[in-house]
Amino acid sequence: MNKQCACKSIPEDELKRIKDELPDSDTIESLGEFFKVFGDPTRLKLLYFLSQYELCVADLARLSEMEQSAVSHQLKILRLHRLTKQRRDGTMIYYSLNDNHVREVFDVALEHIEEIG
Amino acid sequence: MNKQCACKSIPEDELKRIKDELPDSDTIESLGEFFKVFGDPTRLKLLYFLSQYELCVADLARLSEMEQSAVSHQLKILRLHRLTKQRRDGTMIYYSLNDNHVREVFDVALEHIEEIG
DNA sequence: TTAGTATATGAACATATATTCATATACATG
DNA sequence: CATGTATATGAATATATGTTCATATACTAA
Repeated sequence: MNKQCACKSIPEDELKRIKDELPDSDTIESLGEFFKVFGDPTRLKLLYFLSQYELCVADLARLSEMEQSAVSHQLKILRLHRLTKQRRDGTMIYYSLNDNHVREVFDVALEHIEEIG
Repeated sequence: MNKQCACKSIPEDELKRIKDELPDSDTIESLGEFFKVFGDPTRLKLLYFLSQYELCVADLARLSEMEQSAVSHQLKILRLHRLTKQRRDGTMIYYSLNDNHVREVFDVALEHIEEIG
């Protein structure tokens, strides 16, 4: 009838020590936000294309086969997370990657996919 | 009044070529799934603890300050994505990481967080 | 200024997802 | 076998998130 589990495979004071090693909750939140950006296939496609070329919104829409509005919404997310940068040329806005980590993250994840299936 | 954008900053046939370079949609989906797992702070905590120690469910619950049920639900997700392995010892089940990529992914992401803020 | 084009954005809607609660399962022990 | 403990899971709920539609903004050119 005891609600508290009593397994205590690790002593209470060591649990406290392990807990203290955890990065602070802001860092954890930021990490989560970062990965969430990569957690959507449409954003992954955009990131992939941008990892290869500097592209305007309309071309990104054609490449990803998404509506312009949907692309803009997703680009906003990438922008806010500083994963992309952009420059204006007349009425068009060209996006490109702002972060070399994107490719690294891709590569590690791909290794996982390939090994595990 | 033209709905189709006409910017065509990249010619149509090259667009096709770029499109073909995109990893197939199964790979994209898998990548998205992989990152989605990392996109939740509670799972990140669990993964972090498991990156340091082999731990039973009850200890993970205490460390992460989550209910046992919530931990089990999240562990199921980690298991299904083959990020963790487990062994039974009596009534307890010990979880540990199944994948050295987890730490690598963490590290690259942390670099990004630290640089970009 | 007016019309046209490329991009951005707010609101609405549909879907996905994390947590909780209750309960089931698996193992240990008397 | 019956009881207790550790973990797993289904259903319900609340929240988050992606897309669409309509429209706004920013720029260009006549």
